[in-house]
Amino acid sequence: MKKNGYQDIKAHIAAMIRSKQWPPGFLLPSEMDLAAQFDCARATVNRALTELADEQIIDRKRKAGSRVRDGSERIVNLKFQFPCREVTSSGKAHKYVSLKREVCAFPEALQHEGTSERALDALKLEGVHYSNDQPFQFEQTWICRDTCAESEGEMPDHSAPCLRLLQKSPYFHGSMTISVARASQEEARYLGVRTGDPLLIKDLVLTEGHGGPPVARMRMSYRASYTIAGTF
Amino acid sequence: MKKNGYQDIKAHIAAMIRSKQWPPGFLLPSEMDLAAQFDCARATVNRALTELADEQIIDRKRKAGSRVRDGSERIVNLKFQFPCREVTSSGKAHKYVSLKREVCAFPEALQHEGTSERALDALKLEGVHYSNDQPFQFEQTWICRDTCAESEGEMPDHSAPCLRLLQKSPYFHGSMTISVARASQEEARYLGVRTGDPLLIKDLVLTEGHGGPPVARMRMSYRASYTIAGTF
DNA sequence: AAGTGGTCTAGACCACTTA
DNA sequence: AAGTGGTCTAGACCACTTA
Repeated sequence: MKKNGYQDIKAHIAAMIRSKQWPPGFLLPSEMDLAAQFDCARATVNRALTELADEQIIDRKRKAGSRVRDGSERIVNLKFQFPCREVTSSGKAHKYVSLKREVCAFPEALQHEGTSERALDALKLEGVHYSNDQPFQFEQTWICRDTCAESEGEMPDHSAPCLRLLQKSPYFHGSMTISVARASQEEARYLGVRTGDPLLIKDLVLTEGHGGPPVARMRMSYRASYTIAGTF
Repeated sequence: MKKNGYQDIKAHIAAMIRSKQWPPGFLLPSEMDLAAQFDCARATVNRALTELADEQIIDRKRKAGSRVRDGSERIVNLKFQFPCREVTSSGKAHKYVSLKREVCAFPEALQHEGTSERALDALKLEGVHYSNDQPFQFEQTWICRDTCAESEGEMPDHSAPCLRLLQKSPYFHGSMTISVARASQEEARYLGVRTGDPLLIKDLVLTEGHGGPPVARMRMSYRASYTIAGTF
């Protein structure tokens, strides 16, 4: 008989849950009981259950125990490439052309709630990304001058703000909104479409850690033929 | 002096990396050395490093050791609610109206590569979701009859296929594509827009586990005012 | 008050990878 | 051949939560 590793235990418990033998709400045996059942140390069961909790399959609470979670409440975890990486990682030639550079207020709607009432200063950069000389992405970036040291000097015009930000603080967190909008005159010109044509928009706010103060906001526009693909 | 728990160690190492004192490519001390430095057991260091690896901050390999990862290669992990849950969880009244129900081939482009050459049978369901009596989402669902037992009988017309699928196998995996399309006559009629108006499209394929055979495909259309919001 | 999970320890064995 | 991380063990202490 094979040894019961934490992955076997995890798989076994996941199977009980998937098959509804342990339905949503079901109270799992305690770690001690499971350790006895699987003939292993409690730490081994603990690791299996901790991972199942990370995967939103069970809920765990001291004294109350571990319960099968209602699967319909699960949060989807969509994995995909960071916007600016898509071109180069598909083997295509990437080029960025800077269009504008100015100091302005950090976009209001997205200011962090905890910040002071005065408007935050931002460095705004606009540019277009090309994939094999085809316009691919129109990018507007606001870099918050209060939270991001990099503001003026170190920003060469030929490298994309999104990639520089990524280099600078690669362990980012933040929020993202995906929507549809009609092309402004400017967007239409640079993306090679007509004014009013539908575009796909990604709007990200990068923060210091989860829910921290904003570091930057990036608004990226794509032609309607663009798609976001990911797995979950 | 405070005890060094795995979270302290993890935070300390993350800080070294974020501050670039340990730059991308840097070889971390071995678990044994770190355990000595932090005056703790190797298992404690191991847990800290394992989590940092899960978060794509370091790469670990036996014998080669742990290295700081190039942050610009990180995969974004966007968390958001499952499509059909959005209405009810925002407190609005949800209603589903079934429109069509037929047997057809499982959509070709999305058939799994490992499956046989013959076309897969599917039960196709079409319907509209309402949020407070406003049309909200037009849904087309193909349920694969080879992999999903639930096909004909148990599908009452009044409950949404996406929610039933979620109830039935809540521990889903799969892939999703987000795109922009122009409304067909049918979509326009049911969503209350004009033919040719831009829509946001979510196209998901649910599979058995990661990369397994397809269980279902769902294509969801939304008016242009709809947005997808998530955090990462 | 009692039972649960969260975490740590000191040791062990081993698979894997490189030198 | 040697060093690394992956995993397990048997025990421990304790924070948290409920009954």
